Amino acid sequence: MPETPRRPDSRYGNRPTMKDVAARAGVGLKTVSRVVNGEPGVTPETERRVQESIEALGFRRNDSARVLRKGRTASIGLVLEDLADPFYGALSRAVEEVARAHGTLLINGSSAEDPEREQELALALCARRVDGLVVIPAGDDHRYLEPEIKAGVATVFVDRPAGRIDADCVLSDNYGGAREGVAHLIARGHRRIGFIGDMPRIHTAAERLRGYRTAMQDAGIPVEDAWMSLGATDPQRVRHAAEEMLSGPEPVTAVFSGNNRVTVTVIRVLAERTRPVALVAFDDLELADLLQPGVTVVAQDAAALGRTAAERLFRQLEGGLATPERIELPTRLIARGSGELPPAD
Amino acid sequence: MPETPRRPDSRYGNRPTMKDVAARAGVGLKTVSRVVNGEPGVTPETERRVQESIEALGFRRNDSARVLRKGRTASIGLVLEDLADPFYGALSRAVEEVARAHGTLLINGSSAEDPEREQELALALCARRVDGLVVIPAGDDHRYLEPEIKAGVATVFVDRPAGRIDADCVLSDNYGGAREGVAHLIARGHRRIGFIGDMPRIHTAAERLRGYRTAMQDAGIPVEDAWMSLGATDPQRVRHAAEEMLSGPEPVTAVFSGNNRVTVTVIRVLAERTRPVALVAFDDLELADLLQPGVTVVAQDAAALGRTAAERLFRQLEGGLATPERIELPTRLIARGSGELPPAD
DNA sequence: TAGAGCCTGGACAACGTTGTCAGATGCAGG
DNA sequence: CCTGCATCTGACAACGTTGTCCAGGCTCTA
Repeated sequence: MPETPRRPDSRYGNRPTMKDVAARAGVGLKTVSRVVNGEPGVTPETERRVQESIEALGFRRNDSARVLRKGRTASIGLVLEDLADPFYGALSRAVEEVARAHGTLLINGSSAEDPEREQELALALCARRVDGLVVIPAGDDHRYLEPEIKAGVATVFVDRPAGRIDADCVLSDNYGGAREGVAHLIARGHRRIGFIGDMPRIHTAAERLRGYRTAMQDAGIPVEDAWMSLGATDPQRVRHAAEEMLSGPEPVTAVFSGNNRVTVTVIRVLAERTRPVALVAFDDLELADLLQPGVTVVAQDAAALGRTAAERLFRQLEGGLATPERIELPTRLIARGSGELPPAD
Repeated sequence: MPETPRRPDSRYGNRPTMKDVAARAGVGLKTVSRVVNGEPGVTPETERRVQESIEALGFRRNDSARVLRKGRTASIGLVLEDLADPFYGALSRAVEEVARAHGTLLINGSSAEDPEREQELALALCARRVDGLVVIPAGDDHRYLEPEIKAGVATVFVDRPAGRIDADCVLSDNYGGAREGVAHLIARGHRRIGFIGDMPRIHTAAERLRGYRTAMQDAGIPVEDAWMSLGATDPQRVRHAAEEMLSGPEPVTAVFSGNNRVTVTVIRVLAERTRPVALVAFDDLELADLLQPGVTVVAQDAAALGRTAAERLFRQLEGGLATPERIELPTRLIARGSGELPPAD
């Protein structure tokens, strides 16, 4: 009994393969591969025929197969919190540029600040065999990445450190920046200074809070609980917190805002008040200099964070790195007016 | 003479494969595949053994091989201009959410407004066999995508239409929005109205300019060349253009700004002047309502653009679409003060 | 206890590419 | 004309996965 011919499985809308190109050009499969990859050892005449055949068929090399064979994908992954946030947008773009310079594609995904989604994304990227991974952690336990790292996936954490594993990370000096910003307010004579930040389980938020506390302590000012708000950064909660600490018999005369999302809400609340309240904000904002008064900020350099992390990643891939390191980038205080207002008791 | 054993080619840092997992669990290869993919037909006991083996070895399925076999990558590509621009960040995020709902990964790349780079990126994504492509065009000739589309890559253009090919596209009503914005100024009594926009080779810029011209014409106001600036959107050029049209014996009393990059510079220039000048800007800005005066804008909905495009893409993939369509989303005029200033001659 | 039918598990080919290696061809020198 | 060498070319296996198909063991019924 003759073999029944197998029906081919579904293919990518029936795209031509090297085999098809070879058949049309009347050459061997490997010769096409050589032409496509610019390898030497092909007569100009043969090459011409192959090129013509490629054009005619609209052939495009299937990188999945290539990857399978070669073991390198020439792609890296970036897990961040939310691409719609300009801070992460700038960071992502910086990583992309470094990747591009290394002939590498960047795949990024948003975790939406959800640890589970972070893990899901990171592992999906590993399953696609990205060569490396830049992670802006949402969760605080990254042991799930251990097998991947051991298997050779270069990994760098940015903005927040890795949890429970030893890995490269690139951070801003959150503690130092916040401390400097609060000290700036104290130097202008403020004593009752509010702090509105994100949930302290987030490393950056915790560090900034620590900077606030230290600055206050350095100045010998006991901090009252009513001055601090630590929680989600949705407008409603922030608004409520701000209004709370601005009212009562002993309201704060200045506010330190823990991140850009908090800041936009705080600015709105302050704009509704008549009594001037000083403000220093962590993270810079577009147009911050054009508000009345201009917003004094502790700026971090998102692009530098991304660039540094990506460069470190490629150094890992080139095999030139010994032990994980923690790199901290400085922040910069930019005085624009809001942070220089005197206390108005 | 005995066969010399082949040395294995380089592999991904020697990751375990299904074969390894099968060997350790004492089962067949296909059984592991079944467990990994949750296919039926495996005894609980066998499944347990396999799971244990997977854990122990730190196995992760190789999606490249899977893709090769299955023909679908469960990923789509997004070619945009610059992720660091909040407008595109929001758009990208919206596309990502739709993709995620379809179990699909999003790969995005920045063209930096360079047509060649756009093409390079789009084709690189096709080589990775993305199932679909969302493109925010930088160039104006997309015939290079024809073979891909014919081969089954679903394609949707956003923000700007495709050039020289027939394809789905999702746009904002740039013409109508600009026209409405300029008419808004005319209704407040302005006649000398400046327009500062991007290079007219960019579709959105051309359409907005057309809206400006139409609104002026509708009001019977002849437009003078000195009122229009069409070119790159770097701060220096924009600043120069703005200062130019604000000085001289017959300066403009209002400015229509063609996009968000232009707007930030125009605001700066206006803030330096004492004579109030009205402003309506295309694209919304964070904090635009907190400036003095608040900035009146013609807002487009980046998220809606992205969402609509992505949904259309998946409809294409499900095969439910007949002919390419051009979808236009409305813009929204938001009056905040700057656009309601009367002319100050 | 035999036969039918179901369930589980495994052997094998195929996806499209690249690395290896050996065969074919051409040319110069003896 | 043959040999040796360099240059081109193609056959073949392998990458890790999944689809197909069949074998073997089990239960159930007559």
